[in-house]
Amino acid sequence: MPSYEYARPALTTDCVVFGLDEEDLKVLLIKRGLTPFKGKWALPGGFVREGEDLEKSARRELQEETGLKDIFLEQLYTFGHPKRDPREHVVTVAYYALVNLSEHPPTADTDADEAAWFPFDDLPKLAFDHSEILASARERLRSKLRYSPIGFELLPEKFTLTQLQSLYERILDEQLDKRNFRKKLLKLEILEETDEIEQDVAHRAARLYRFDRKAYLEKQEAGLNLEI
Amino acid sequence: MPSYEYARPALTTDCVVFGLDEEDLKVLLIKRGLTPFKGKWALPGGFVREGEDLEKSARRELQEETGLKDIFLEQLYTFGHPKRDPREHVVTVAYYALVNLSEHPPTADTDADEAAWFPFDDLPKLAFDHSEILASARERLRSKLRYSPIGFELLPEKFTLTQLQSLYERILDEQLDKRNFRKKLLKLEILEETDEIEQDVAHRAARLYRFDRKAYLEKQEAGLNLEI
DNA sequence: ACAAAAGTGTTGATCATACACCCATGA
DNA sequence: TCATGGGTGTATGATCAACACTTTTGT
Repeated sequence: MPSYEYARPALTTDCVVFGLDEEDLKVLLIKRGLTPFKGKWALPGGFVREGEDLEKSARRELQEETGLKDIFLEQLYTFGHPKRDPREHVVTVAYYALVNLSEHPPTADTDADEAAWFPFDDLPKLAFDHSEILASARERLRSKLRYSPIGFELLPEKFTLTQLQSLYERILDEQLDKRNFRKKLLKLEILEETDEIEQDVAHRAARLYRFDRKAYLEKQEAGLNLEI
Repeated sequence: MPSYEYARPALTTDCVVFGLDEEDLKVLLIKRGLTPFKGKWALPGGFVREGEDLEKSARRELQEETGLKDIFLEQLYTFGHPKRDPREHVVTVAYYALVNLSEHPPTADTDADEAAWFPFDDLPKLAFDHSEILASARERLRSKLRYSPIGFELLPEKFTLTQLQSLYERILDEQLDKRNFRKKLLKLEILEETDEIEQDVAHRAARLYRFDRKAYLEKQEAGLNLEI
Protein backbone atom coordinates (compact mmCIF):
# COMPACT_ATOMS: atom_id res chain seq x y z
CA MET A 1 0.00 0.00 0.00
CA PRO A 2 1.92 3.04 -1.22
CA SER A 3 1.55 6.18 0.81
CA TYR A 4 0.08 8.24 -2.00
CA GLU A 5 -3.14 6.25 -2.02
CA TYR A 6 -4.35 8.46 0.81
CA ALA A 7 -3.93 12.12 1.69
CA ARG A 8 -1.34 12.58 4.43
CA PRO A 9 -1.72 14.36 7.71
CA ALA A 10 0.85 17.12 8.14
CA LEU A 11 3.59 16.67 10.72
CA THR A 12 4.99 19.17 13.19
CA THR A 13 7.15 19.16 16.28
CA ASP A 14 6.38 21.22 19.36
CA CYS A 15 8.51 21.81 22.35
CA VAL A 16 7.71 22.39 26.02
CA VAL A 17 10.69 24.24 27.47
CA PHE A 18 10.90 24.25 31.25
CA GLY A 19 12.97 26.68 33.24
CA LEU A 20 13.27 27.34 36.95
CA ASP A 21 14.05 30.52 38.82
CA GLU A 22 13.75 31.67 42.43
CA GLU A 23 10.00 32.06 42.10
CA ASP A 24 8.55 29.48 39.76
CA LEU A 25 8.70 26.64 37.39
CA LYS A 26 8.44 28.45 34.07
CA VAL A 27 7.58 27.61 30.49
CA LEU A 28 8.76 29.30 27.34
CA LEU A 29 6.01 30.36 24.95
CA ILE A 30 5.95 32.25 21.70
CA LYS A 31 3.34 34.63 20.44
CA ARG A 32 2.00 33.44 17.13
CA GLY A 33 2.49 35.84 14.23
CA LEU A 34 0.35 33.89 11.82
CA THR A 35 -3.12 32.51 11.60
CA PRO A 36 -4.59 30.35 13.04
CA PHE A 37 -4.48 31.60 16.62
CA LYS A 38 -2.62 34.72 15.50
CA GLY A 39 -1.58 36.74 18.54
CA LYS A 40 -2.17 33.78 20.88
CA TRP A 41 0.58 32.22 22.92
CA ALA A 42 1.74 28.77 21.84
CA LEU A 43 4.53 26.25 22.18
CA PRO A 44 7.51 26.83 19.93
CA GLY A 45 7.40 24.40 17.03
CA GLY A 46 6.68 24.00 13.38
CA PHE A 47 6.45 21.73 10.38
CA VAL A 48 8.84 18.84 9.93
CA ARG A 49 10.57 18.97 6.58
CA GLU A 50 10.85 16.02 4.27
CA GLY A 51 14.18 14.34 5.04
CA GLU A 52 14.56 16.02 8.42
CA ASP A 53 15.00 14.02 11.60
CA LEU A 54 12.32 14.66 14.23
CA GLU A 55 14.61 15.74 17.02
CA LYS A 56 16.59 17.91 14.62
CA SER A 57 13.35 19.53 13.54
CA ALA A 58 12.41 20.26 17.14
CA ARG A 59 15.83 21.75 17.80
CA ARG A 60 15.77 23.81 14.63
CA GLU A 61 12.37 25.32 15.37
CA LEU A 62 13.42 26.01 18.92
CA GLN A 63 16.51 27.84 17.84
CA GLU A 64 14.69 29.80 15.13
CA GLU A 65 11.94 30.91 17.45
CA THR A 66 13.65 31.30 20.80
CA GLY A 67 17.40 31.27 20.21
CA LEU A 68 17.86 28.24 22.45
CA LYS A 69 20.27 25.53 21.39
CA ASP A 70 22.30 22.65 22.82
CA ILE A 71 19.84 21.96 25.60
CA PHE A 72 18.39 18.83 27.15
CA LEU A 73 15.58 17.63 24.88
CA GLU A 74 13.58 14.43 24.97
CA GLN A 75 10.58 13.13 23.08
CA LEU A 76 7.37 13.36 25.07
CA TYR A 77 4.42 11.99 23.12
CA THR A 78 2.78 12.29 19.73
CA PHE A 79 -0.55 14.04 19.56
CA GLY A 80 -2.68 13.35 16.54
CA HIS A 81 -6.32 14.11 17.13
CA PRO A 82 -7.70 15.05 13.69
CA LYS A 83 -9.30 18.24 15.00
CA ARG A 84 -6.41 19.55 17.06
CA ASP A 85 -5.60 22.02 14.27
CA PRO A 86 -8.63 23.83 12.82
CA ARG A 87 -7.14 23.99 9.32
CA GLU A 88 -6.37 20.39 8.57
CA HIS A 89 -5.15 17.22 10.21
CA VAL A 90 -1.78 18.01 11.80
CA VAL A 91 0.04 15.43 13.89
CA THR A 92 2.61 16.82 16.28
CA VAL A 93 5.52 15.06 17.91
CA ALA A 94 5.94 16.86 21.21
CA TYR A 95 9.29 17.21 22.96
CA TYR A 96 10.18 18.65 26.31
CA ALA A 97 13.33 20.53 27.15
CA LEU A 98 15.02 21.70 30.32
CA VAL A 99 17.15 24.80 30.55
CA ASN A 100 19.03 26.68 33.16
CA LEU A 101 17.08 29.92 33.37
CA SER A 102 19.95 31.88 34.86
CA GLU A 103 21.76 31.48 31.55
CA HIS A 104 18.64 32.13 29.50
CA PRO A 105 17.14 35.34 30.74
CA PRO A 106 13.37 35.96 30.96
CA THR A 107 12.97 37.08 27.38
CA ALA A 108 14.85 35.01 24.87
CA ASP A 109 16.10 35.97 21.46
CA THR A 110 13.53 35.61 18.83
CA ASP A 111 13.55 34.95 15.18
CA ALA A 112 10.14 36.05 14.02
CA ASP A 113 7.83 36.00 17.00
CA GLU A 114 7.83 37.28 20.52
CA ALA A 115 8.99 34.77 23.12
CA ALA A 116 8.52 34.91 26.89
CA TRP A 117 8.73 32.83 30.02
CA PHE A 118 5.49 32.20 31.89
CA PRO A 119 5.01 30.71 35.35
CA PHE A 120 3.63 27.24 34.84
CA ASP A 121 0.85 27.94 37.31
CA ASP A 122 -0.25 31.14 35.62
CA LEU A 123 -0.40 30.48 31.92
CA PRO A 124 -2.38 32.36 29.30
CA LYS A 125 -4.90 30.58 27.09
CA LEU A 126 -2.91 28.63 24.58
CA ALA A 127 -3.35 27.88 20.90
CA PHE A 128 -4.34 24.43 19.60
CA ASP A 129 -4.21 21.61 22.18
CA HIS A 130 -1.06 23.06 23.67
CA SER A 131 -2.49 23.14 27.20
CA GLU A 132 -2.93 19.42 27.01
CA ILE A 133 0.62 18.94 25.76
CA LEU A 134 1.86 21.12 28.57
CA ALA A 135 -0.01 19.17 31.19
CA SER A 136 1.41 15.98 29.81
CA ALA A 137 4.95 17.40 29.86
CA ARG A 138 4.49 18.55 33.45
CA GLU A 139 3.49 15.03 34.42
CA ARG A 140 6.44 13.53 32.62
CA LEU A 141 8.81 15.95 34.31
CA ARG A 142 7.44 15.02 37.70
CA SER A 143 7.65 11.29 37.19
CA LYS A 144 10.99 11.36 35.43
CA LEU A 145 12.53 13.43 38.21
CA ARG A 146 11.74 10.65 40.66
CA TYR A 147 14.02 8.12 39.10
CA SER A 148 16.41 10.08 36.98
CA PRO A 149 18.72 12.99 37.77
CA ILE A 150 17.36 15.40 35.18
CA GLY A 151 16.91 18.20 37.68
CA PHE A 152 20.48 19.33 37.17
CA GLU A 153 19.54 20.50 33.70
CA LEU A 154 17.47 23.21 35.35
CA LEU A 155 20.27 24.49 37.58
CA PRO A 156 23.50 26.34 36.95
CA GLU A 157 26.61 24.18 36.74
CA LYS A 158 27.35 24.79 40.42
CA PHE A 159 24.55 24.84 42.91
CA THR A 160 23.82 24.46 46.60
CA LEU A 161 22.00 21.51 48.12
CA THR A 162 19.25 23.88 49.18
CA GLN A 163 18.73 24.97 45.58
CA LEU A 164 18.55 21.34 44.56
CA GLN A 165 16.10 20.49 47.31
CA SER A 166 13.93 23.42 46.38
CA LEU A 167 13.91 22.21 42.78
CA TYR A 168 12.69 18.80 43.86
CA GLU A 169 10.08 20.30 46.15
CA ARG A 170 8.67 22.55 43.50
CA ILE A 171 8.59 19.99 40.75
CA LEU A 172 7.29 17.12 42.85
CA ASP A 173 5.02 19.51 44.70
CA GLU A 174 5.81 18.12 48.13
CA GLN A 175 7.92 19.19 51.09
CA LEU A 176 11.11 17.25 51.74
CA ASP A 177 13.07 16.87 54.94
CA LYS A 178 16.39 18.69 54.72
CA ARG A 179 18.53 16.11 56.49
CA ASN A 180 17.01 13.14 54.75
CA PHE A 181 17.28 14.82 51.38
CA ARG A 182 20.96 15.53 51.85
CA LYS A 183 21.72 12.08 53.14
CA LYS A 184 19.98 10.46 50.21
CA LEU A 185 21.55 12.57 47.52
CA LEU A 186 25.04 12.44 48.87
CA LYS A 187 24.77 8.68 49.27
CA LEU A 188 24.10 8.35 45.55
CA GLU A 189 27.61 9.66 44.96
CA ILE A 190 26.69 11.55 41.83
CA LEU A 191 27.39 14.97 43.33
CA GLU A 192 30.85 16.39 43.34
CA GLU A 193 31.67 18.78 46.14
CA THR A 194 33.49 21.84 44.85
CA ASP A 195 35.70 24.00 47.06
CA GLU A 196 33.55 27.01 46.34
CA ILE A 197 30.72 28.57 48.28
CA GLU A 198 27.87 30.75 47.19
CA GLN A 199 28.50 34.48 47.04
CA ASP A 200 26.74 37.59 48.26
CA VAL A 201 24.35 36.07 50.73
CA ALA A 202 23.49 37.71 54.01
CA HIS A 203 24.15 34.58 56.05
CA ARG A 204 26.50 31.65 56.14
CA ALA A 205 27.33 30.76 52.54
CA ALA A 206 26.47 27.26 51.36
CA ARG A 207 28.90 24.90 49.68
CA LEU A 208 28.52 24.52 45.92
CA TYR A 209 28.17 21.12 44.30
CA ARG A 210 28.39 19.96 40.73
CA PHE A 211 26.58 17.08 39.06
CA ASP A 212 29.04 14.28 38.33
CA ARG A 213 27.73 13.02 35.01
CA LYS A 214 30.47 10.44 34.64
CA ALA A 215 29.78 8.87 38.01
CA TYR A 216 26.11 8.89 37.22
CA LEU A 217 26.53 7.10 33.91
CA GLU A 218 28.74 4.48 35.52
CA LYS A 219 26.22 3.81 38.23
CA GLN A 220 23.44 3.67 35.71
CA GLU A 221 25.37 1.17 33.59
CA ALA A 222 25.86 -0.91 36.71
CA GLY A 223 22.09 -1.00 37.06
CA LEU A 224 21.94 0.94 40.30
CA ASN A 225 18.69 2.41 41.39
CA LEU A 226 18.90 6.18 41.47
CA GLU A 227 15.50 7.06 42.77
CA ILE A 228 15.12 10.07 44.93
CA MET B 1 4.31 29.09 7.90
CA PRO B 2 1.70 26.98 6.12
CA SER B 3 2.41 23.30 5.81
CA TYR B 4 2.48 23.25 2.03
CA GLU B 5 5.65 25.28 1.85
CA TYR B 6 7.57 22.07 2.36
CA ALA B 7 7.10 18.48 1.23
CA ARG B 8 5.72 16.35 4.03
CA PRO B 9 7.11 13.16 5.45
CA ALA B 10 4.61 10.32 5.28
CA LEU B 11 3.10 9.02 8.52
CA THR B 12 2.47 5.44 9.58
CA THR B 13 1.65 3.57 12.75
CA ASP B 14 3.30 0.28 13.71
CA CYS B 15 2.40 -2.05 16.47
CA VAL B 16 4.46 -4.38 18.64
CA VAL B 17 2.07 -7.05 19.90
CA PHE B 18 3.32 -9.09 22.83
CA GLY B 19 1.90 -12.43 23.85
CA LEU B 20 2.97 -14.98 26.42
CA ASP B 21 2.62 -18.75 26.44
CA GLU B 22 4.14 -21.57 28.46
CA GLU B 23 7.41 -21.28 26.57
CA ASP B 24 8.13 -17.71 25.62
CA LEU B 25 7.40 -14.08 25.38
CA LYS B 26 6.21 -13.82 21.81
CA VAL B 27 5.72 -11.12 19.21
CA LEU B 28 3.24 -11.01 16.37
CA LEU B 29 4.75 -10.30 12.95
CA ILE B 30 3.37 -10.18 9.47
CA LYS B 31 5.02 -11.21 6.26
CA ARG B 32 5.13 -8.30 3.86
CA GLY B 33 3.32 -8.85 0.58
CA LEU B 34 4.59 -5.67 -1.04
CA THR B 35 7.84 -3.97 -1.79
CA PRO B 36 9.97 -2.76 -0.10
CA PHE B 37 11.10 -5.71 2.01
CA LYS B 38 8.61 -7.97 0.19
CA GLY B 39 8.59 -11.39 1.84
CA LYS B 40 10.34 -10.09 4.94
CA TRP B 41 8.77 -10.15 8.37
CA ALA B 42 7.67 -6.83 9.83
CA LEU B 43 5.51 -5.23 12.47
CA PRO B 44 1.86 -4.87 11.59
CA GLY B 45 1.14 -1.28 10.64
CA GLY B 46 0.46 1.09 7.81
CA PHE B 47 -0.22 4.61 6.65
CA VAL B 48 -2.26 6.99 8.75
CA ARG B 49 -5.13 8.47 6.81
CA GLU B 50 -5.91 12.14 6.74
CA GLY B 51 -8.50 12.76 9.44
CA GLU B 52 -7.76 9.52 11.27
CA ASP B 53 -6.75 9.45 14.91
CA LEU B 54 -3.36 7.83 15.54
CA GLU B 55 -4.52 5.18 17.96
CA LYS B 56 -7.50 4.39 15.73
CA SER B 57 -5.13 3.99 12.84
CA ALA B 58 -2.96 1.57 14.80
CA ARG B 59 -6.02 -0.44 15.82
CA ARG B 60 -7.40 -0.46 12.29
CA GLU B 61 -4.17 -1.73 10.78
CA LEU B 62 -3.87 -4.31 13.50
CA GLN B 63 -7.31 -5.64 12.87
CA GLU B 64 -6.89 -5.63 9.11
CA GLU B 65 -3.61 -7.48 9.22
CA THR B 66 -3.96 -9.77 12.20
CA GLY B 67 -7.63 -9.88 13.17
CA LEU B 68 -6.85 -8.58 16.67
CA LYS B 69 -9.16 -6.04 18.23
CA ASP B 70 -10.17 -4.62 21.59
CA ILE B 71 -6.78 -5.22 23.14
CA PHE B 72 -4.50 -3.23 25.43
CA LEU B 73 -2.65 -0.69 23.28
CA GLU B 74 -0.42 2.17 24.28
CA GLN B 75 1.76 4.61 22.41
CA LEU B 76 5.44 3.75 22.58
CA TYR B 77 7.57 6.26 20.71
CA THR B 78 7.75 8.00 17.36
CA PHE B 79 10.56 7.00 15.04
CA GLY B 80 11.43 9.42 12.30
CA HIS B 81 14.91 8.89 10.98
CA PRO B 82 14.78 10.09 7.36
CA LYS B 83 16.39 6.89 6.04
CA ARG B 84 14.38 4.37 8.00
CA ASP B 85 12.31 3.69 4.89
CA PRO B 86 14.34 3.30 1.69
CA ARG B 87 11.64 4.85 -0.49
CA GLU B 88 11.04 8.18 1.14
CA HIS B 89 10.87 9.84 4.53
CA VAL B 90 8.31 7.94 6.59
CA VAL B 91 7.71 8.78 10.23
CA THR B 92 6.09 6.05 12.29
CA VAL B 93 4.23 6.33 15.56
CA ALA B 94 4.89 3.01 17.27
CA TYR B 95 2.44 1.40 19.67
CA TYR B 96 2.74 -1.69 21.79
CA ALA B 97 -0.05 -4.08 22.61
CA LEU B 98 -0.53 -6.94 25.04
CA VAL B 99 -2.75 -9.91 24.37
CA ASN B 100 -3.67 -13.08 26.07
CA LEU B 101 -2.17 -15.67 23.76
CA SER B 102 -4.46 -18.45 24.92
CA GLU B 103 -7.32 -16.58 23.31
CA HIS B 104 -5.30 -15.67 20.21
CA PRO B 105 -3.82 -18.87 18.89
CA PRO B 106 -0.34 -19.07 17.31
CA THR B 107 -1.45 -18.05 13.85
CA ALA B 108 -3.90 -15.21 13.75
CA ASP B 109 -6.44 -14.37 11.13
CA THR B 110 -5.04 -12.36 8.35
CA ASP B 111 -6.38 -9.88 5.91
CA ALA B 112 -3.78 -9.76 3.17
CA ASP B 113 -0.53 -11.04 4.61
CA GLU B 114 0.64 -13.99 6.59
CA ALA B 115 0.83 -13.38 10.35
CA ALA B 116 2.66 -15.45 12.94
CA TRP B 117 3.89 -15.38 16.51
CA PHE B 118 7.66 -15.48 17.05
CA PRO B 119 9.58 -15.99 20.28
CA PHE B 120 11.04 -12.64 21.21
CA ASP B 121 14.45 -14.23 21.66
CA ASP B 122 14.46 -15.88 18.28
CA LEU B 123 13.27 -13.36 15.75
CA PRO B 124 13.89 -13.32 12.03
CA LYS B 125 15.56 -10.37 10.33
CA LEU B 126 13.00 -7.63 10.22
CA ALA B 127 12.10 -4.98 7.67
CA PHE B 128 12.89 -1.28 8.14
CA ASP B 129 14.07 -0.31 11.63
CA HIS B 130 11.58 -2.68 13.19
CA SER B 131 14.22 -4.46 15.28
CA GLU B 132 14.95 -1.17 16.94
CA ILE B 133 11.28 -0.54 17.59
CA LEU B 134 10.95 -4.00 19.04
CA ALA B 135 13.89 -3.53 21.37
CA SER B 136 12.42 -0.28 22.54
CA ALA B 137 9.03 -1.91 23.17
CA ARG B 138 10.69 -4.71 25.12
CA GLU B 139 12.38 -2.15 27.33
CA ARG B 140 9.13 -0.29 27.88
CA LEU B 141 7.33 -3.50 28.77
CA ARG B 142 9.98 -4.34 31.33
CA SER B 143 10.01 -0.96 32.98
CA LYS B 144 6.26 -0.48 32.89
CA LEU B 145 5.68 -3.87 34.48
CA ARG B 146 7.65 -2.74 37.53
CA TYR B 147 5.24 -0.06 38.53
CA SER B 148 2.02 -0.87 36.79
CA PRO B 149 -0.12 -3.99 36.72
CA ILE B 150 -0.14 -4.50 32.97
CA GLY B 151 0.92 -8.12 33.19
CA PHE B 152 -2.68 -9.22 33.57
CA GLU B 153 -3.26 -8.26 29.95
CA LEU B 154 -1.05 -11.17 28.98
CA LEU B 155 -2.90 -13.75 31.06
CA PRO B 156 -6.31 -15.35 30.83
CA GLU B 157 -8.99 -13.81 32.99
CA LYS B 158 -8.34 -16.35 35.74
CA PHE B 159 -4.82 -17.39 36.54
CA THR B 160 -2.71 -18.92 39.26
CA LEU B 161 -0.14 -17.04 41.29
CA THR B 162 2.53 -19.27 39.81
CA GLN B 163 1.52 -18.21 36.31
CA LEU B 164 1.69 -14.60 37.37
CA GLN B 165 5.08 -15.04 38.98
CA SER B 166 6.40 -16.77 35.90
CA LEU B 167 5.18 -13.84 33.81
CA TYR B 168 7.09 -11.39 35.98
CA GLU B 169 10.19 -13.56 35.93
CA ARG B 170 10.21 -13.89 32.20
CA ILE B 171 9.54 -10.26 31.42
CA LEU B 172 11.85 -8.82 34.05
CA ASP B 173 14.37 -11.54 33.32
CA GLU B 174 15.11 -12.28 36.96
CA GLN B 175 14.17 -14.99 39.43
CA LEU B 176 11.72 -14.07 42.17
CA ASP B 177 11.16 -15.67 45.54
CA LYS B 178 7.84 -17.47 45.68
CA ARG B 179 6.83 -16.50 49.20
CA ASN B 180 7.89 -12.89 48.87
CA PHE B 181 6.18 -12.56 45.53
CA ARG B 182 2.88 -13.86 46.89
CA LYS B 183 3.05 -11.73 50.00
CA LYS B 184 3.73 -8.61 47.98
CA LEU B 185 1.02 -9.14 45.41
CA LEU B 186 -1.64 -10.18 47.85
CA LYS B 187 -0.86 -7.20 50.04
CA LEU B 188 -1.62 -4.85 47.13
CA GLU B 189 -5.21 -6.08 47.30
CA ILE B 190 -5.75 -5.90 43.58
CA LEU B 191 -6.19 -9.65 43.17
CA GLU B 192 -9.54 -11.25 43.74
CA GLU B 193 -9.47 -14.85 44.90
CA THR B 194 -11.98 -16.97 42.98
CA ASP B 195 -13.38 -20.21 44.33
CA GLU B 196 -12.00 -22.12 41.37
CA ILE B 197 -8.84 -24.10 40.95
CA GLU B 198 -6.86 -25.00 37.88
CA GLN B 199 -7.92 -28.15 36.01
CA ASP B 200 -6.18 -31.22 34.62
CA VAL B 201 -2.88 -30.92 36.39
CA ALA B 202 -1.00 -33.93 37.70
CA HIS B 203 -0.46 -32.44 41.12
CA ARG B 204 -2.22 -30.30 43.66
CA ALA B 205 -4.32 -27.78 41.74
CA ALA B 206 -3.64 -24.11 42.40
CA ARG B 207 -6.24 -21.53 43.28
CA LEU B 208 -7.30 -19.19 40.49
CA TYR B 209 -7.23 -15.42 40.93
CA ARG B 210 -8.66 -12.59 38.92
CA PHE B 211 -7.32 -9.05 38.51
CA ASP B 212 -9.55 -6.62 40.37
CA ARG B 213 -9.46 -3.65 38.02
CA LYS B 214 -11.84 -1.61 40.15
CA ALA B 215 -9.76 -1.99 43.28
CA TYR B 216 -6.68 -1.14 41.28
CA LEU B 217 -8.14 2.06 39.90
CA GLU B 218 -9.27 3.13 43.35
CA LYS B 219 -5.84 2.57 44.81
CA GLN B 220 -4.26 4.36 41.91
CA GLU B 221 -6.56 7.34 42.39
CA ALA B 222 -5.58 7.37 46.02
CA GLY B 223 -1.98 7.70 44.90
CA LEU B 224 -0.80 4.38 46.27
CA ASN B 225 2.44 2.96 45.09
CA LEU B 226 1.89 -0.27 43.23
CA GLU B 227 5.39 -1.29 42.44
CA ILE B 228 6.27 -4.93 42.34
C1' DA C 1 3.89 -44.48 47.60
C1' DC C 2 5.80 -41.30 44.78
C1' DA C 3 6.25 -37.15 42.00
C1' DA C 4 5.04 -32.55 41.41
C1' DA C 5 3.82 -28.23 42.50
C1' DA C 6 0.92 -25.54 46.12
C1' DG C 7 1.01 -23.11 49.97
C1' DT C 8 2.79 -20.94 54.11
C1' DG C 9 6.10 -17.48 58.53
C1' DT C 10 10.02 -15.87 60.73
C1' DT C 11 14.24 -13.48 61.21
C1' DG C 12 17.78 -10.15 60.40
C1' DA C 13 19.25 -6.42 57.55
C1' DT C 14 18.33 -2.38 55.34
C1' DC C 15 15.95 1.71 54.45
C1' DA C 16 12.77 5.53 55.30
C1' DT C 17 11.00 8.82 58.38
C1' DA C 18 10.68 12.04 62.02
C1' DC C 19 12.80 15.28 64.47
C1' DA C 20 16.04 19.98 66.84
C1' DC C 21 20.04 22.26 67.66
C1' DC C 22 24.51 24.66 66.96
C1' DC C 23 27.29 27.10 63.45
C1' DA C 24 28.97 30.59 60.31
C1' DT C 25 28.25 34.80 58.18
C1' DG C 26 26.81 39.48 56.98
C1' DA C 27 24.17 43.36 58.32
C1' DT D 1 24.29 40.88 68.61
C1' DC D 2 20.89 39.51 65.78
C1' DA D 3 18.79 37.38 61.81
C1' DT D 4 19.31 34.03 58.39
C1' DG D 5 19.94 29.93 56.45
C1' DG D 6 23.82 26.02 56.62
C1' DG D 7 24.91 21.94 58.28
C1' DT D 8 24.61 17.73 61.05
C1' DG D 9 22.92 12.38 63.86
C1' DT D 10 19.92 9.24 66.07
C1' DA D 11 16.07 6.38 67.17
C1' DT D 12 11.88 4.04 65.53
C1' DG D 13 9.16 1.71 62.49
C1' DA D 14 8.51 -0.19 57.86
C1' DT D 15 10.01 -2.85 54.24
C1' DC D 16 12.83 -6.31 51.89
C1' DA D 17 15.48 -10.55 51.30
C1' DA D 18 16.66 -14.98 52.54
C1' DC D 19 15.25 -19.26 53.57
C1' DA D 20 12.60 -25.01 53.96
C1' DC D 21 9.09 -27.76 55.04
C1' DT D 22 4.26 -29.65 54.93
C1' DT D 23 0.10 -30.29 52.09
C1' DT D 24 -2.61 -31.76 48.30
C1' DT D 25 -3.48 -34.23 44.27
C1' DG D 26 -2.93 -37.35 40.36
C1' DT D 27 -0.59 -41.31 38.58
